[in-house]
Amino acid sequence: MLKITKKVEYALIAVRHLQENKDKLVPVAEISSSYGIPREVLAKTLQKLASSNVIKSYKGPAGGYKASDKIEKTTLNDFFEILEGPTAIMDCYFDSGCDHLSNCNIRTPINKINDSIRNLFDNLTLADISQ
Amino acid sequence: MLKITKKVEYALIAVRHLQENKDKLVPVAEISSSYGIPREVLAKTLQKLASSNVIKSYKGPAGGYKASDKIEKTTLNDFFEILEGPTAIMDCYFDSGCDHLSNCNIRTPINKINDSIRNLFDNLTLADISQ
DNA sequence: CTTATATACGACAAAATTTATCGTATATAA
DNA sequence: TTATATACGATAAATTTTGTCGTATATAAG
Repeated sequence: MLKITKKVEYALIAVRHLQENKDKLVPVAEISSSYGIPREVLAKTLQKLASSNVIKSYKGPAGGYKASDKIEKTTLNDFFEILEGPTAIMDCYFDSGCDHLSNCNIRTPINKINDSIRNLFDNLTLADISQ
Repeated sequence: MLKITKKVEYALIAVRHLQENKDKLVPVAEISSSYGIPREVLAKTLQKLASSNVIKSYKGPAGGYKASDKIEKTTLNDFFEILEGPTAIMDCYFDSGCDHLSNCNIRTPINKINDSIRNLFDNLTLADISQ
């Protein structure tokens, strides 16, 4: 439990690789082959980061991705939510429906834990964790 | 991602129920029927908590579980690890093996994120999240 | 000393989620 | 016009989580 997904792992790898290669456009194939990541999975992951402007994409021959200016200031919360949707230790934190109907005795604990984690991730940027 | 498991959810429910019923021994069946939790799943979960002395068990007719003195001071980290093993956003944080062989560029980020989460959970007790 | 009730625990099955693959479309530099 | 790169939806494979089943052990009560 509380594991990050491969998608997030791959995204972190890609982000670091782009940060280390700011001088050029990096195609997906370069990253996927360098780190042994399935090409299509990585491609979709980078597409999400691109549509959120964490990275920038360029099509065509000699195209690829590069880090955007925004990347350093992106919080872990934003990063995770771009890739995976809302960060919540249980679905009921966001979804309206509660599985336990009227008999839920853990609303307070769940909210406390979740708020703590969100607070943590709101105050950590991609730059913070790279140093 | 970063979801807690049903096991942990059920354990939180059970702990709260035991805390609200400190005057008696509570059998698994009472909790499983009250909250609609599969009996066997809950039973195994409570067995783990009992063998770690977070709760106490009593066999036989009129037996059941009750909260131990230890319960209030138990940290979320301990609680989660009793139920799920080491808290780590990636297996490589604890396991020796790294999937990326020599080509891992996210060791620092992974460790930073993991340390932050562990620090958070080491400083939150079951009592803290109940209020 | 027998019976009913409760925890203890391992093996396995079902369900859900995550991960990977495949096919097709679109953009663009050469 | 062609080769190379991103964009994106559908579906299959793999893994993990969740739930079930069977059996053993302890013990209070009659």
